Amino acid sequence: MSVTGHTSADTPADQAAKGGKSVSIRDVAAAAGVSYQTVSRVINGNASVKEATRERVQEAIRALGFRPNAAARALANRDTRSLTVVTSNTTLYGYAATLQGVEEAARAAGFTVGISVLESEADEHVRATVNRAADSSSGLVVIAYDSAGVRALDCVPDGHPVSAAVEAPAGPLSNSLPRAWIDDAEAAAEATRYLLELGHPTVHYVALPSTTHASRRTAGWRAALEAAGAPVPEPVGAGWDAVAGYDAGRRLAQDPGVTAVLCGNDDLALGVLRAMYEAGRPVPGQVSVVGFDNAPQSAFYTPALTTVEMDFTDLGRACFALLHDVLAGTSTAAALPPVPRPRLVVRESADVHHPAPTP
Amino acid sequence: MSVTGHTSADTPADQAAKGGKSVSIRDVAAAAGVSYQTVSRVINGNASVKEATRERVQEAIRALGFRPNAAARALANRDTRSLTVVTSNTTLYGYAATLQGVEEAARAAGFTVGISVLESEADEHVRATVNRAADSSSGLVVIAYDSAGVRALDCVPDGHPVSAAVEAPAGPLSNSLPRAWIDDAEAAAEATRYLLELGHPTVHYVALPSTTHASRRTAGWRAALEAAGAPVPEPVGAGWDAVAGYDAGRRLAQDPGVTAVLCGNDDLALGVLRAMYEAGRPVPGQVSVVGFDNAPQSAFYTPALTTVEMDFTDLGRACFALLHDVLAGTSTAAALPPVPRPRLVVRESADVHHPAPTP
DNA sequence: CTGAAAGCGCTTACAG
DNA sequence: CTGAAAGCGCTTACAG
Repeated sequence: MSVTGHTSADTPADQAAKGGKSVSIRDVAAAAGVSYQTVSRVINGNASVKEATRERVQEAIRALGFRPNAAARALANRDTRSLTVVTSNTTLYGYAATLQGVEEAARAAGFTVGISVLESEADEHVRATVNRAADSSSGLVVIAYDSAGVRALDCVPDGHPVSAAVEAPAGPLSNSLPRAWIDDAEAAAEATRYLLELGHPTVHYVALPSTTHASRRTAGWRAALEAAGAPVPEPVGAGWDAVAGYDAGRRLAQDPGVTAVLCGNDDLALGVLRAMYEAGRPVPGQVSVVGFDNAPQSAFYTPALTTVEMDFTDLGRACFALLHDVLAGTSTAAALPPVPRPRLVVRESADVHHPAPTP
Repeated sequence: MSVTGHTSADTPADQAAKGGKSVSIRDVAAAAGVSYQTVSRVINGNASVKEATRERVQEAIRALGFRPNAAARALANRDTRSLTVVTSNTTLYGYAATLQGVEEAARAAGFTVGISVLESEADEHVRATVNRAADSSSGLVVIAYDSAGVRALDCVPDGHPVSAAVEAPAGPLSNSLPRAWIDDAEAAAEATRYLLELGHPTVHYVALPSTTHASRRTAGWRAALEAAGAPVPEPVGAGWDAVAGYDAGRRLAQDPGVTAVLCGNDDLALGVLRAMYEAGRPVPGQVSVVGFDNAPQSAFYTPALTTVEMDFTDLGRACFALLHDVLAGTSTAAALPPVPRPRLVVRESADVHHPAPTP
């Protein structure tokens, strides 16, 4: 990695010298021969300004390179039209995609978006982070897929505008803030049934750390198993990434009874795929694996991953919509965008069960 | 996906009623029996405040739940201690990791970080996006790995504090803004030599879209080939993701002469892996593949990907340091953090060349 | 259609 | 160690 300084022609000193106190509304007014209030009007697209003077002002703005000061504006308006998303991760697919959805919707609505990451779930850290985030923007969107996020939600100053992306609607959320989630219980059940119909005696489950004691996804998996009269193995708890999936996969690989495994996300599934490969248990020949999320890489794994597609980007957009409503005071849960159901994407990693696996 | 509104107890109306005009410095002053200037002093940790009154004020702050108004502060201070990173993507590994590095360093320094994504490289859109970003924070960090980013860099208002993460130091950047990059020329050469030493007659190259006519990475690859007297095939231009790698891989798979391919990033390599698999050209049996980046999943692919590790997070940190320097007026390119060189991580996807491939 | 006033919530010198 | 003044750059009523 290499680095380069900037040329001496651009030092802050020069900058200060160049712009002086930087051009303000009054400078523009002077240049255009009007009062500064009029300048404010044209900036804000106020209708009642004569066309001729509007043009003169606009010309002065261009000539002087005037740019409105956001802080002053925010102060006078009592509003910054900004939000910050609080999240414990920006790198995992589900988080990144949610963030992207929030950003996209926010930008479209003229909102500025900040990001504030939770580095640990230590109470003090979470509280400080949330407070700083709350202070620097008009609203918060917290991604509460994990316990740091859930804790952040609990720290939001009372009455501060906020919405959240959560794992499931129920659970330890003491208050009922506006929140959105993907209803994945049915999808988990569908994936489980799919595996069962392939002839597998049961389906093992590699779980994401859950923020609730009863994740809907886990519930869907369990329900499908019970409905089919299949045994319900203990879910194996894992983390979020391929390393965690790999560890879980190694344990599972030792049990000849596991022939089908459903994973909490695609990274976990990738780790399981690798562990099975190393253990000499070919997928899908001997064991079937199904993921969750449908991350962009999943289609290119070998075997290509059968997985449940989750539209996190849309979830992010919904979170923005929710926040926007509370900001506007029009919090109508009724008038919300359609809710895309997750769907099973069948590829190569799951196949019919062979009762007597070829050695 | 499901959504829920907030309880009626939390409407903005209630909020307004509750806080009134929200508690200000004057309310605290009144409660503590001091002037509001004194409150300002304790907020800012000004030393010259008697311990007793400091405590009284702090108590009042706590009791009233006072939170300083960031906009007012920014206005009075002429500084927001904030930055926004301008990027065309938050989802690709290199971008996400860079963003993470910027965020981490910024947060540690008490900066607020915004994010502003470039949705297209259309001039007008880029300019508007950059302007809004510039207006809403005291500095910009632009991730200029692609042409949208490079264009954004060109749009930064003259004299506005900015730093950039770039592909390579030279190129179409007309001005010389502070920027950081990963010096990958030598790493590309090393990876190429590695493949050559494995006995491959030459190394094909699946390139990222480059922002410069002479990417350092491409140059390193070419130099290694030339130094070894190996033929230099035309690089195959691709995009950024696995889909693009897959397309490139399909083309390459048809040419029996390609036995080794170096890819611009790991997603590209994944696509190539898949294309080779589908074409019946086993990796690394018949063709060797090496990636770039060392994304967290690479170690779990089958075959595990041999790749060049790039520390984007550190790059992001360096970008923040650079911006911080220009903001502070102490732009000393000399006093910069150590520059971690990328290194080759050998795994399974590259192996010795078998002159007569087993059918 | 356009000015003059007051104020958004804070900070920075300046007195005392 | 602590007040009183002035001002940061804008917007919002209020006159005219």
